[in-house]
Amino acid sequence: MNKKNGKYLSTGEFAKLCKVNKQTLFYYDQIGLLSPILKNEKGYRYYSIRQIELFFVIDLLKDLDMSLNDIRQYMQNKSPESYLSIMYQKKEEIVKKRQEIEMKEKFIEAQIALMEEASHLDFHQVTLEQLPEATLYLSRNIENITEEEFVEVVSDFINELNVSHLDTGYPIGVITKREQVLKGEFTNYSYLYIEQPNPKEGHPYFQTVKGDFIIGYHIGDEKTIHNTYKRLFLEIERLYLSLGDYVFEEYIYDSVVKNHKEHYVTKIMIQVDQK
Amino acid sequence: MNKKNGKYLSTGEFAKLCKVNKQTLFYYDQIGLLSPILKNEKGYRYYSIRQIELFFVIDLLKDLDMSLNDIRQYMQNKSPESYLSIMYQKKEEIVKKRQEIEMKEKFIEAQIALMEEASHLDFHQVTLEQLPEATLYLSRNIENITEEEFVEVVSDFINELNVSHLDTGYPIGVITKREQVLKGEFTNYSYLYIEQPNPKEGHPYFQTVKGDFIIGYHIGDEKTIHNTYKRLFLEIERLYLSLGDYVFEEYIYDSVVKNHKEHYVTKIMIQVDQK
DNA sequence: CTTGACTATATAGTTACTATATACACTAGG
DNA sequence: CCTAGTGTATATAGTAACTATATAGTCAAG
Repeated sequence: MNKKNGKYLSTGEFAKLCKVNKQTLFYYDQIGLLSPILKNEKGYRYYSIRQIELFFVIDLLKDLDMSLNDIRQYMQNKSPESYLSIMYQKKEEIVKKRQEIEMKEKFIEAQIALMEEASHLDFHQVTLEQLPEATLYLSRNIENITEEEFVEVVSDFINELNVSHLDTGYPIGVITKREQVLKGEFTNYSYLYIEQPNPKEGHPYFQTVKGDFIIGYHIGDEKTIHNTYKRLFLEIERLYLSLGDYVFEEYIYDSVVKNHKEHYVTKIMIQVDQK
Repeated sequence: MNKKNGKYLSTGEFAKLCKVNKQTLFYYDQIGLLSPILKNEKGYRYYSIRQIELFFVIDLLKDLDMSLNDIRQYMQNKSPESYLSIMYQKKEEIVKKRQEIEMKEKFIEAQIALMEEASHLDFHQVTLEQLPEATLYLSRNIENITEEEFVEVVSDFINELNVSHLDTGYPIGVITKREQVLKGEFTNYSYLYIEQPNPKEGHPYFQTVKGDFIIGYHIGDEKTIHNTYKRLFLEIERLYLSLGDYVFEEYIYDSVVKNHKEHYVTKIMIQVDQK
């Protein structure tokens, strides 16, 4: 290895042990964060095997978003007390981090499930289905609202999803009432909603629904959605059904997976009653 | 808000909704990652509320270590298929990430417990205690080893802790055999060990111990540890006990919390038998 | 018609690396 | 002993993803 018997590790060896780039250790030495315990007359660095523990702690704190500068501050003035207080603080932070990761994991799982499901759908098929109960988180009412107000409601809704961790990865949908649909005002929505597969206690504004639905898909911009509604109404007539209280719309494919509006796909679920 | 009726959000408004710096949105526009759907003649940016979904996905992917460049690649050529395949890949990655976070959380908890315990100790007290069974992960034997070999064993040990996720936050200790202790070779250790409070299946090299121990603390460099051993031997004699098979040493305070070797604290646990 | 809050661009600075260029050191084989 | 190959060092420049600063134009409210 080197002539200074095997007690010490060269920068390369120590880097391998720490699983980092050698340059990173040069850098840490340079900024005075972690220096080898000895440098020989040729300038060669030698690390003690014990320094790995310090590196571990540095790496941990760095991972938990502590800047190298702050870590150095601590390292220059260590104490069991300050270490303990840092650990308490980082414990809080890591709990939050874990929860966020868990949320994101759920989000990804939901996205996968939705996309897999979508890939097996025939968007030209119109079906009659009985949908089970579901818990929805609703926005404020948005009937006959100005676009200014609409933006504000959506903003508030999205903020609420964030702060209350309600963004489950399920699409944000819209509810239109029978009343508007009859008037042909297909985009005069009443509420935004997002499904909550595992509803939490202590949240108001939830509402369950259940019943028979005519389900079809609209391909393209929402501006032409009336055509699809017409098709669905024909099907309702053909089956001797009547329009129910609510219509639900959800994007299946939107700007997240398609480049052009003409390729967006909206799922339309029209509640129906037996005549 | 602005004359282009309320349908759009200014950069500042959109930034607030996204919970990022306004500059970040300029930057995203500049690199062609996320551009407002319209810019007026004065150069003012206007975002659609729907763009928040795209921002969410960008933010998620970024959090999961995808570079902005790669995200842009995807955004310029979206498809349900590639989105799905990214999600599958990110799902794998996030599971790993969660597991690592969980490990780190356990590590921090262990460090807090150890530091809290240490803060209540009187390092000048020598006690006789019965220690419960414990599962230890041991290194290779390190008796009469050269320093070169020692470094290699420790490196291997640490690598094994990493790859097998055995670093519980408990200190790495050393075991010395009665034989060496009797010869006064207090630093001729036989094994390194780390306690495993929740031992995993499928790992060899584990060993449980249980019994009576004389426990004392050495303050300072290990070079002077023989003085503390002397004190402990006196206590063993005073209590009419005899030296058992093993001695365990663990750092209580080391380079992680103390700046100088003279302030390091080593816990010494000498196994004893009734005479 | 001015004030204050917003918008824009351009440019420089930041953090924590990471890569590159150049030169010196050490080890093993012929 | 020389040489090739691998290691080490320093110095410098480049990178990603912001972040801050300076300067200037815009706009609505009083």
